[in-house]
Amino acid sequence: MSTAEETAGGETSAWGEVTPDAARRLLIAAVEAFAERGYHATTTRDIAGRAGMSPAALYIHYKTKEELLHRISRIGHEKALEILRTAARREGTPAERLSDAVSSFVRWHAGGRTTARVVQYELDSLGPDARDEILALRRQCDAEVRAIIEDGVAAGDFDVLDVKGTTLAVLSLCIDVARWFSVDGPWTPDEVGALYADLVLRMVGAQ
Amino acid sequence: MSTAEETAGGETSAWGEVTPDAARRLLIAAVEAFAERGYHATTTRDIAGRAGMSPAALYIHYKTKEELLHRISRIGHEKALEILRTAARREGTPAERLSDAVSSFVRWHAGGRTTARVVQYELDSLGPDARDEILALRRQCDAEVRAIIEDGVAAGDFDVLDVKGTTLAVLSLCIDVARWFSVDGPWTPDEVGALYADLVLRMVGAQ
DNA sequence: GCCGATACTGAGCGAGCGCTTAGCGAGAGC
DNA sequence: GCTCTCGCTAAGCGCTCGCTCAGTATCGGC
Repeated sequence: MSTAEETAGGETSAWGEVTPDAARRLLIAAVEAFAERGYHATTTRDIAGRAGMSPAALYIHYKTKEELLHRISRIGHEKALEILRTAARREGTPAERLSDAVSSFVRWHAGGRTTARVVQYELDSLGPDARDEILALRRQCDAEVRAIIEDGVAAGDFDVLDVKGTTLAVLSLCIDVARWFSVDGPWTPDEVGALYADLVLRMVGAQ
Repeated sequence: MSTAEETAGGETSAWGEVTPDAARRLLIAAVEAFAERGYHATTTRDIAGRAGMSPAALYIHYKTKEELLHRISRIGHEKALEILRTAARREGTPAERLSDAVSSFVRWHAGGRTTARVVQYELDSLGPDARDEILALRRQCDAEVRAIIEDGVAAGDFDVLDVKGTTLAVLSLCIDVARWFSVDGPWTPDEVGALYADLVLRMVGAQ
């Protein structure tokens, strides 16, 4: 893990698409602050302070505090969708693809817990338009997982009573990792990913 | 469902232990507001307004806004623990007891989603002392579920790789229901409870 | 060496926050 | 019928919030 990629949470997240440098530092500071205290309990003074700048500097790069959350949410959801899409569309049996999807999705939520917490739990703090945009990305995440499960059922590999409900439960299980995972806990992100992949294969009756 | 037990969320929760009547009305108003907007985004004026009182009335019955959250959290966690304890200590096979625990715990999170959201997601807004008290109740919830799973493993009914991790995953799955469940969605709390009980029995290898 | 553009700071505005206080009105006790 | 108690309100205090704006340091172009 390179120093440039580390945040205070100790996680890898390049945020390479955010430029210039000052805008990226502010965004990373916002992710950390939102994850620790929540959007509404975080002040713009705190964000600017963490980035080593004055409160007014924030408004050079972002129109409002909400724009910061919106940018974080969109980039985070796009990354989450990319992870699921990559696993869903690779070669392999439905069980292999589902296992891959769950373990990599869980690794992202555990390893990038700071970002994931903001992405998954601060959605309600966005205004209606930004919220709708993010919800569309969520539906795409759901569709990717459901497609794998439907493939497994069609192939006779999975035994599922309720495809829609099981899809939701699988995603729900993965997402909640961001709530409870701690680097001080007994597991590494890889270990949780492997455990959860096993549990999910059991849930769909693949074992 | 009696009118007296309904909140704006349409859920049953008596809050009968909270007296006098004005204190209970304020507490129910706070639950609704915290669930909708989060603790930090909720104002004391909003809580008092929902209860049909002036802002100052809140301070007759509660010392601070945080005391309201603390009371809600403690009562909610005690109720959650009672549900798990009842299921864990009834007669029956480990599979029956686990199924009972999950379905009733999930029904509580779905049906009482307004309360459950506050109880499960606003913990970080409490001060250190109140937080520690609530965390102790959470560990008791974890212990009840782990005991059932350990019983099942000892009896040879369950096939579990990691008891601690599986316990966490089961609770995590149930708790996240409070995040996504909506009364406008396609399922009733009973249906989600039944689906989740089935999924959890698969997770522990009981089917 | 001067100019304009750019990135930033110091100071502070209006608003809304959690919470306090003085006082009001209704009912119980006698 | 007077008084005391108690639940509540109207008004507002001190503070911090998101955000603004005039001014400054720095740097490339010429």
